[in-house]
Amino acid sequence: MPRTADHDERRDRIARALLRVVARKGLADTTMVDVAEEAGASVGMVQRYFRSKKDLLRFGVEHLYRRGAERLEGVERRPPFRDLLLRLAETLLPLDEERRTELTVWLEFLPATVTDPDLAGLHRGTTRLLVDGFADAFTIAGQTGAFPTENDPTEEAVALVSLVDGLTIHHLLGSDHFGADRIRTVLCTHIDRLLAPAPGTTGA
Amino acid sequence: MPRTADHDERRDRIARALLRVVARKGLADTTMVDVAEEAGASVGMVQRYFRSKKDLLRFGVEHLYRRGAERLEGVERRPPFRDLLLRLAETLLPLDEERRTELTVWLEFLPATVTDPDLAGLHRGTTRLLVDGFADAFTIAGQTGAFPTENDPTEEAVALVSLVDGLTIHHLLGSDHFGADRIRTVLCTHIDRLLAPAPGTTGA
DNA sequence: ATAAAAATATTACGAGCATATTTTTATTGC
DNA sequence: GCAATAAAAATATGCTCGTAATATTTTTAT
Repeated sequence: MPRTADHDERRDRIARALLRVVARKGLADTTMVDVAEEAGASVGMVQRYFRSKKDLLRFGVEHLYRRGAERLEGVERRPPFRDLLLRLAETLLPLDEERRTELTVWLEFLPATVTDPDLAGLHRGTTRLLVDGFADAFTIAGQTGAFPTENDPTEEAVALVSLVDGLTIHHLLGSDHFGADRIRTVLCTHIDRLLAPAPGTTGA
Repeated sequence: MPRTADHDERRDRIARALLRVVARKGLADTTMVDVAEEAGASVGMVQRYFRSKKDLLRFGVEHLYRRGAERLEGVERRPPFRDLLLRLAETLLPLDEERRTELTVWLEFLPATVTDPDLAGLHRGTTRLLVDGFADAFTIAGQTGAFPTENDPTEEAVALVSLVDGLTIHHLLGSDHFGADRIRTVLCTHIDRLLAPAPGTTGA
């Protein structure tokens, strides 16, 4: 009988190698040979696990989103709501080397997401989950008074996600004014403002 | 003397053709032949005006940022400040076909901006101008009471630009919850909130 | 021990592309 | 009208990369 290998482990190893190469060289300059070398494997082996380059890329993106979801799930669900919200949102920012790498790769894949229907679906699904997740959290927080009822949960979720992603992109591109401290402060201010009751409203 | 051609006009024609092709097929699938065909020219002619593909791409990006700047300059400078700010910010959103095309191309170029130093410089310079422009506007508005003095002008500018770009990207990627109406509303809410004095502050 | 089958490695091919080179065409001064 | 020369088009070249085809190694059941 034939020999056996841990397929899932191999696929993951290759996917992680892909992400490292893309983070280093950019998606446009990433070749199958690069990925194979980075994974310490041959091109043939990469081909064995991924029928085509497109397959490999799709799996890589899935891996990426999975990692993001894991990180979000790992956040402590401890009140007060304001701090919890801040922890969740900060999780999405490139504030350490690992997230920086992953989000750089995410940025590399964004344009492909416009063209490729599979990637588009993946992106939309993930974004939807994220926005709905925040919106649900806002709705629940509204019942305990931690979120002003005059605000629309979905709108606020859209705003928060957009702000975070905008900050992320500019930070990654190295724009002036978008240093790590600054983007944290901006996020903080935004959250405090959206949780504060509107001026003309009584706090009770 | 030999025959002569309007070089600037030609360069612009080619650049515009490039942007149309990139918007349609994506940067990764855009070839010199594509651009030449779109411009109604031969590859040789494109080569005459742009020594290499990289040159062409850089010029295209410059063209892009120039168009954005022109649009901003074309905005009516009429008070009240809140409406002016809204008009300026909306100018950056992909709310019609032309801006949609241009911003799609901008998105296509974002990853290249990470790698290519020239493009990075261009991006940083433009972003800096934009953020400083908004910050200056906030500072001036602060003197007339239209902008709460307890807010930091630069921070607010960073937040506004990030929010706009985040909304733009998600809208272009066709995410649910990021329709045209929604992103306008979200922008509106953000502006109203940042211009409103903080709860614990007297309006005077 | 060995045969069979699976996993992995190597090599080869061909498409597509940017760019260099050559050829043709058009225009202007004399 | 005829060189002279710039502009544009056509063609040629060489390289990179994805993929397919082939070869080699490794494992295990008999």
